[in-house]
This record gives sequence, structure tokens and C-alpha cells, in this order.
Amino acid sequence: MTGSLGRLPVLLSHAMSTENASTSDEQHRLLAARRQKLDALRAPGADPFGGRFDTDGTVGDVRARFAEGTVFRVAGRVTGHRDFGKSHFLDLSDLTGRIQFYVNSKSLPPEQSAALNALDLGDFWGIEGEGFITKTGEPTIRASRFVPLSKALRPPPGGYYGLADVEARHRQRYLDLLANEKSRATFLLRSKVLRGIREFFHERGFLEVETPMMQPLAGGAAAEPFKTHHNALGIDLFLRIAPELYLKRLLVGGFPKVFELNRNFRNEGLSRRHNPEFTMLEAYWAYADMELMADLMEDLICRLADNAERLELKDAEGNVTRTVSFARPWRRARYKDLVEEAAPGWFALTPEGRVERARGELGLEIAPGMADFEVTQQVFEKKIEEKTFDPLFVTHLPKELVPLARQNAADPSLVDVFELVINGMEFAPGYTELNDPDVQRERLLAQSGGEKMSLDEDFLLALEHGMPPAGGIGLGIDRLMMLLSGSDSIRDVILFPHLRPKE
RNA sequence: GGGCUGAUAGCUCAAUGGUUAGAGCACUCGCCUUUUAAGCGAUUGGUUCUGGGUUCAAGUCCCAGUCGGCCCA
Repeated sequence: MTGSLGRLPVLLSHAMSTENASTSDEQHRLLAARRQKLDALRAPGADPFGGRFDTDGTVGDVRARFAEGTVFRVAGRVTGHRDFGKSHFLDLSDLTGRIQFYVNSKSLPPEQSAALNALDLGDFWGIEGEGFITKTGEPTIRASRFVPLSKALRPPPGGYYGLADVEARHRQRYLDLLANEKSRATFLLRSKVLRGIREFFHERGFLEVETPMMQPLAGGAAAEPFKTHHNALGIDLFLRIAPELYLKRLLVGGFPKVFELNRNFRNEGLSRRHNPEFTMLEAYWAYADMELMADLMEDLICRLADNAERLELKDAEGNVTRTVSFARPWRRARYKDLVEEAAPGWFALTPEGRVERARGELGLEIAPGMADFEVTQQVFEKKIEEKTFDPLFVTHLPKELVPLARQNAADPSLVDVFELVINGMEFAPGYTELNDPDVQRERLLAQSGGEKMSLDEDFLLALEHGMPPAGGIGLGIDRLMMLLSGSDSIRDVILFPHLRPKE
């Protein structure tokens, strides 16, 4: 890299003392070289880990305001070094981009010369100098001064090919973020989406609230909770599987529009689509219903997708594999009508006839003893849901599928619920919420198999004080991010996904 | 939980059961004052994930394990 490093004795012992025996000698050699330079920086009395450095903004800011002859101060990681003996072209990078700076090593003061010799890729530097344009037209800062701000004692991974190892990308996300532009883009987008959600609801008069993540009873959904213990109170607590029952208490308390955007926890398996902790949006709106909530959901997602007409999903090579149309209004259709579209005459059959047809003509696997509504649900999942890519609100679901929702006034076998399907997946549910405390009690009892111990009596007490009729929605933010960022795995949209510990 | 599949240098990847496991980049050294995946030359760098087994011979085949990936439940 640089021809003027001089003769540095290779002292492996320095690095050996801080490394365990399993680290290879090669690693020792690479680390030893960096520690040599660390010591070299300390020699003139400098602090290799720097301190405050006032800048004129980010690298992106400097690029935007770049002008020849103007002096800029900027800080970042040194990510490139092209050395011509006397002329050095270096890259300084931060999250906002990269800018080239130039150092002429011919006439440097001694401490600057020492700093340049002690440079490794990955080190943080602050630089100051005039802008100029090189022969090749590159905006460049002629660094009249540079300050080492932090030494990187390990080499950056990646390089031209990036960091490809999936496991390393997840276990050491910081390296993924440094090495892979796509990963940076995904998490910048995630931050933008979270901000967009908050803005959307604030504009509509919703209050952002925070309800307990530790709950005496894990209600609001059917899932295995994590259990913990509070010593001072001497009680077991559960990490929440949903915030729903607390948000509804707020409707009782007179907050007519609330939303919560935060983590839920489910003690279940890990997969491409499941992380034990995941981010959920829930919103409740007094005096609204399922239809208004569907409108709200459509508005929200279109806005988060920057009102794009369509979303192109790409494979690893960047080829478009599918296009999801966001053209509005999004289709709304009844569950039964959709099943009839896929299997005409379905509901005229006997339950036995449906099993026969599902196994035969439709080619589905129907387990023995499957309930009639489950057979129909198989048809829905395999023949409709998995083949629906553009947004579709499926409405008027059979009540067996959603036991906690309010029954439809005209047809008590149905519930006033929608399920939004996008890209072949259940994406987000919406409800006309149940606010009759007696019916709610019956439903919760039925759900718990008649076990009264697990009834959230405090929630039922709240309902008895009166909850306004309301609409509610839930939106899994991780799956939304998978869609918007074109990721196949939830681990690509969660900064630090859970993995089995190594060793 | 089941099936399939993967783990080789710091990174990205090669290597018919057969010589001393290679290449590019990075690192280190030499040359170079306008490059940008800089260039040219040289030198380094390996517990082939771990533990067994088969074989004259194992990165390669078999078994078990660890950690991933894909599919299914």
C-alpha cells in the first residue's frame, strides 16, 4: 500500500497476548501490523483514539456543497488508498457517501508523516483542506491537515465483493453494514418507514402510547410467551405477545385514537419469517369499523411505499421476479366469494364432498379429522392466498378462524374482520372490535378451553366500564420491511436477529 | 422436529480419492506526483468447522457432532 512505512520489526508477541489460541497465526500477523502502527501513533504523544473533531457536516454534505478553493473539515473512515509514492489518493467514507482526499507526502511535517505511515484501511480520520478537481474530474480535498481519530485494530472484511457470508452478516451486523450497500439501504429504509408510520398517525390525530411489555397474563393473541419473574413483587410475568388488551383499555379511558409501534415476543421457532422478538404496529380508532380501517391501512402502506404504482421484487442477481401493483383502490372481496372463484360450487357440497374434492380435483393434502372450516381454509390458503400478489382485502371471514372478533350483524357465522394479503402472504389483519363485555368473556373462556385462571379479569372489568365501538389494525413491521426491501428473510430486515450461539 | 444442502487464507472463491491445498483482493516489501476495483514486481499467509472411521493415500468417501442455508411440519 504505502512504500514509506520503513522497517518495522514484526512483533507477534504483542498480538498474541490479546488473542486466544484458536486464532490463526495469519490473524496474528495482520493484527500485529496494526498494533505496530498503533504504537507508532502513540510515540509522538498523540492519542490514536482521538477526540472531538468539529466538521462542516457529513461526507454527503461536503459533496453537496463542494467548491474548488473552499476549505472543508470532514471526518469518516479511510476506505481506500491509492499510493503513487508522493501523491496519495485516499477515500473518506461515512453513511452518506465517499469523498476523495489528496495528500502529498513529500513535504509533510514529521507528525503528519508519521500519521500517514501509521494509516490502515478502516481507521477513522478527520481531515481539513481545500477542494479541487483532479484531472479525471473527481472532486477532491487537498488535505493540509489530517488527524487520526480512531485506530481499527482489525482489517475490514469485504472489499470489492462485499461480505457474502450470511452467518457473519447476521452475527456481526456492523461488518455487514460497512461492507454491503444493500444492507445499509435496507436499514435506512426501515428507519424511514418507522418515521413515516409515526408521521402518518400523528397527522390523523392518533396518540402514540406505550403499554406494558411485561404482563401478568400474555393476552391479545394465541402464542407461547416468554416467562420471567419479578423479585420484589414475587410474581411471574410474561413478555407480551400483543399489546391489544392494553390499547383497548385506553379506548375505555377516553383516548379515541391510539397506536403503539414496538416489540412483541413469542417463544416459538426461528425461521425465514419468524424472529422471537418482532416489531408490531397496532392502532385503534373509536367509532370506526373494519371498512374504515381497511381504508387507513391502504393509505398507510401506499404512503410508506412512496405512493409507488408498483413494487418490483428482484432476485439476488437483480432480475425482476415479480411485480406487485399498488394501483388503488385495492380489491376487497368476501372470503366465501373468493373460495367459490377458486372452486365453483364449493359451498353447495356436503362436508364429505368438500374433502373428496379437495383431495382429488384440487390436489390438496387434507389430514384425517380436519374440521370442515379447516378444509375450506386449505383451499383458501393454497388456491387463493399463495397466488395473490397484488394487495387484496379478504373480508367476512368465518368466525371459527378469528374467534375474538365481532360477529357480522347480518350473518352471525361471519366476523367483521379483514385479512390483507400481499405477495402470497397474510400481511395485516383489521377488525371491527368486540366491545360487549359478556360476549368477550364467553369468547375468552372458549379460547382458553374454559380455564378461568387465564382470563384477564382486569381487561373484562375495563370493558364493563364501557368501550366505544372501534376499529383496529395490526401490521407486522418486519414483514412489511421484507416486502418493501425485497428481502426473502426476516433476518435481513432486523439489525440483530437471534441466532443460535456459537460454541 | 424431519428432509436436502453447505463450512477451504483476513475477504471472495478454486482444487477427478493421488506431488508440498491454489488464485484474485487485502497484508508486508520495492518502484511510481492525478489515481479511483490504480498499475508493475516480490514476499508472506492454511487446525481445509470439530471428533472418529475407511483407504497405500482423505479438503474430497463414511459416521457422529457444532453452526448456517433451503424446503416441509
